[in-house]
Amino acid sequence: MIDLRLVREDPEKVRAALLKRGADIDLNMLLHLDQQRRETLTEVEGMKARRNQVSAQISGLRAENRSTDTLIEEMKEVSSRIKTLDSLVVDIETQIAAFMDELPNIPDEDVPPGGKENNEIIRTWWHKPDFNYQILEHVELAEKLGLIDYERGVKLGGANFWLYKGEGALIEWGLLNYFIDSHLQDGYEFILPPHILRYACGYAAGQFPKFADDVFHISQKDSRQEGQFLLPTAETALINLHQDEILEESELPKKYFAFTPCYRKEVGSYRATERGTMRGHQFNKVEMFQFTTPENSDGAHLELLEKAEKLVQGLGLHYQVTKLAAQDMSGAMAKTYDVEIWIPSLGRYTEVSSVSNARDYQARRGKIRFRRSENRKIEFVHTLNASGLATSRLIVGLIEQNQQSDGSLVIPEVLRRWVGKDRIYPKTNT
RNA sequence: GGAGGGAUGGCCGAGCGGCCUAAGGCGCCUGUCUUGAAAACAGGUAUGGAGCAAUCCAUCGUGGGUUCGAAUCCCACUCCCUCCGCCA
Repeated sequence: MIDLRLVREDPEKVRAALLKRGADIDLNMLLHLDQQRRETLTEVEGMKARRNQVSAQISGLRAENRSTDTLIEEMKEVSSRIKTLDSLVVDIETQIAAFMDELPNIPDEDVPPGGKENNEIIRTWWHKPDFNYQILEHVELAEKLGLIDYERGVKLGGANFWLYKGEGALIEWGLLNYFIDSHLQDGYEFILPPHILRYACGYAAGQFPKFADDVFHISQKDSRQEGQFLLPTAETALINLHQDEILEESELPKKYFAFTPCYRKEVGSYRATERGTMRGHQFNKVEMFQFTTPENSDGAHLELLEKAEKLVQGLGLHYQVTKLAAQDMSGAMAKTYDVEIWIPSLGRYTEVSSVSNARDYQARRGKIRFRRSENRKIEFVHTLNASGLATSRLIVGLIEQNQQSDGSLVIPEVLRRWVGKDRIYPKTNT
């Protein structure tokens, strides 16, 4: 949620910022509603003040046994008028909320306008692996090495599911542990949250109402607003840790990370370009999260990016960092960097971490505030999140970049203590 | 799944339909006293909104209702606790 005051004070600036996201939004209706709301409030509050006053008067007159009939008659009318105006205010506020709920965040100044094609490559780490033999792509490799069983995954869960087995499961488990160790070392607090969340969690994260259809709802209740759903990312849980709380400035920044599977509907077909574990209904991810003061969120953003990169570097994989253009970012975010690893078989990079600063957009929706030590004033916190990391795409890059000419796979140094070996050879039977 | 109890400010806890503008306590902040601290005493300590401001309005789990007037009465819902049953 952006600040309504910002719209009120400088609608052109807001409109221009949202234009970067490709949405030309007419704010006049909103401004009109806002105006109307304040006018109505002024009127109805005056009447309420009068009513409160007269109520006290009536009790005084009663005590003296004097007549209150005319006052009561007057108040009957005032009360009924208040009722009408109150419901008018509710109606206006519902309309304002519906509008504001849909407005995406304002992109930062330095975020390029437009879509994907305007994403900026910030830097590239290491170089593309040089294969002087015919390489295999990840689906075939994973099957030959006996790491992932796509067919049996589908047998269990249906389309767009897979399962890790044997050494594949060990690699997966090793990756998660490698991430967890790294975050613990950096002083982040480990959270294992519920995987089933309430509607309000999705709202605060900025995923609802717009993307309510993209998650798995588990409740039988008709009203989506009371139902529960499977989390699409641990971010949805972590943002709500401090929902409706007022933190002390001295507690900030709060640094968390969580491990959860992520459950997503992923409606639409991507199969042609995204085979194997590139996109599924369930994948594992470790998520980092920070609550900071506004002045410290840029620093935190860079810290998170650095942490995500460090993880990929530790695995020795070639990657690039891009700054997303406005239209390519999630609606809740003001600025996002993607860490993208090189997928040799596709000849392109794919996202393994999205590192985002939501500024106060999510905090407003979740009412997450803090109190300044200096003057006790209350402000919204800034929230930031970053994958650290998602395994399902990382593993694609990992097995493709580390494949050898004999069809074997070299296990990155940092994973060997979990996998128990430094190299995996193709299985004769799968 | 069954039965019962509860939800009030940062926390505990009182609260006859009308000085509730929410008692009292704890905690916290400030001041007096003190070399300093403790103690004692005095004062202050919620959130959101409207307004240039004075000030006003709203909020006692949530939503509705009764009433001139609701923390208080009525209805529905949500959440929490206790006990019983069932079960990983």
